[in-house]
Amino acid sequence: MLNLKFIQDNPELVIEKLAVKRFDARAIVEKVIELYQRRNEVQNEAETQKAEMNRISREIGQLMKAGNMEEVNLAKEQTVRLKEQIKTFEGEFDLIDEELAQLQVLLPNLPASLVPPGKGAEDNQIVATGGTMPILPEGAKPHWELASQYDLIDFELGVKITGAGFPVYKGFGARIQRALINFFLDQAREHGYLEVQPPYLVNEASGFGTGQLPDKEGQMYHDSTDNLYLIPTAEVPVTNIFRDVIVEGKDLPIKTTAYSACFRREAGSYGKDVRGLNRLHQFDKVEIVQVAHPDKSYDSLNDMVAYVQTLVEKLGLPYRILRLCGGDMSFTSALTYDFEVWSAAQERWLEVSSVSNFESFQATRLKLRFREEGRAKPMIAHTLNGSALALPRIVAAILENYQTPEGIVVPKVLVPYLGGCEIIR
RNA sequence: GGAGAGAUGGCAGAGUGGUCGAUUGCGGCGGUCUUGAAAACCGUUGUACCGAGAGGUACCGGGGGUUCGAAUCCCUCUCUCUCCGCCA
Repeated sequence: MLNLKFIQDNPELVIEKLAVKRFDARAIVEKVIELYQRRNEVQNEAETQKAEMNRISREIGQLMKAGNMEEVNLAKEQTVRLKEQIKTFEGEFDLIDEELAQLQVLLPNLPASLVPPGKGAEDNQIVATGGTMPILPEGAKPHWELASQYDLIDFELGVKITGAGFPVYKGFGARIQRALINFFLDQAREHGYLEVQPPYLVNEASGFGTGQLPDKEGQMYHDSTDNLYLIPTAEVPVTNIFRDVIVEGKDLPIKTTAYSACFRREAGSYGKDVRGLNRLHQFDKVEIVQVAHPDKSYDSLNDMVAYVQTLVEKLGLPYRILRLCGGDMSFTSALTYDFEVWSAAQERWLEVSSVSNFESFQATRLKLRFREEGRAKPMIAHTLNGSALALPRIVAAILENYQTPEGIVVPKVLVPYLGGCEIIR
C-alpha cells in the first residue's frame, strides 16, 4: 500500500500515475489527505492531554508518598475531565484511523515509468522473443489428447475425487512434474536462491501482507474453522517470512525460492481457457522472491527476467516476454514482465511466468525494512517475485511441441531427471 | 482433546501498582591501552507516530477492563513448554 505521507506530499503524481492503471484515484486521494490532516490534529490534541495526565499522575505519586491526602484528592478531581477529553479524542482518532486504513488499501501500486499505457492484453509490449516454432507432424494433437493417449494425466479421475481443475498425474505424467520441480529448484539454487519449504496454509495477516486480502478474498480457498487460507502461490508464505522484519542492508538482495502446490478458485473462468492444463485449481509452481534495496530493485527485476529466460530456453520452448501495460497489471505491481510459451497444437501463447517488482508496496504492508550501514533509521525495502516456473502450461507446451509419431521427446535438460528416459512412448 | 506452567528489548534473564522504555549479563558499535589482536576498562546500543525544534505520545505476545497511575491486578484470544491421550 502507499504511504500516507507520500500521498499527502504527492497527490497529483499519485492520481496521474494511477490513471495509467486506469484507476481514478482523485476522490480517494482527496479524502485520504483530509482524513490524514484531521487525524494528526486529533493525535496532537490527545497527546497533549495525555502528557498533562501523565504529569498529574506523577504528582499524585509524590503527594501520596508525602502523605498529603487532601492535595491528592484535589489532583484526582483534575483528572476526571482530562480523562473524558482524552477518551473523546482517542475515539475520534481510532475512527479516522480505521477509515484511513480502509481507503489506503483501495489504492493500487503506482506503475513504474516504463509501464506502457493501455487497456488490456492487446496493449502489452513484446520486449523479447526466442526459441523456434516447432513444425508438428501430421495429425498433431492438443496436450489433453496426448495426456490421455500416453496415460499421463487423468482429468476425469480428478473430477471424481475432487472436481474440475484437480487432475491426477500418472506414471511419466507424475514423474515429469517431479522432474520439472527438481530442475527448477536446482537451477534457482545455482543462481543463489535459498530454497525453503513453506506452509501451504496461511493466516489472515499473511494474506494481508502480500496484498491478497482484503480485496482478492474470493480467489483463495478458505478454511473457516481455523480461519486459514490455502496459498494461491508460494509468494504469500515466502514473502511473509520477512513480515515485521528489519534486515541488514549489506545482506541485500535476499534471494529465496520455494516449490509449492498452488490453489486458486478461479471463479468466473470458462471455455478454452480452462481446457486441459490451461487453468487449474491446483497446480505446481516454483517461485523466486527477492528482497532488494530500493536503489537496486530494478537490477533485481532484470536479473530475475534474465534468469527465467534461461529456463524456457533450456527447455527449448518458443517464448516471448511481455511488458504489461497499465490496464493489464496487477493491483500490487509497479512493473511486470510476463513470459508466454507457444503451445503449438493449440496454436496459442500460454502464460507461464509473471515477474514483478512491487517496490515498497508490499514491504509497507509487511513492515519489511532494512538498516543501511552508517544510517540510524531503518528504511522500507523493495520486494519482487516471479514464477520460475509454473508447471502445467510448461507441461502442455512440452507435450504438444515435442510430440512425434514415435512419442513425446523429453527435453534434454530433463532427461537426467527422468532416469535417462529420452522419449515417452 | 485433557491438566498445568509460561510469553519482557538481538539473545539470556530481573522486575508483582508510582519518576520503568524498563536492573544486570552476553552480543553489537565507538573509544582508551597495544606494533596489531585478545583481555581489561570507559561509553553507547529498540521501534513507530506527532512536532520546524525543544520535546511529546505509544509499545513488556494480541485485544479489552480496573485505577489518578499497569510490564505488574482482572477478563479474553493466540502462541510456547511439560505431563496425559491420540497419531503420519
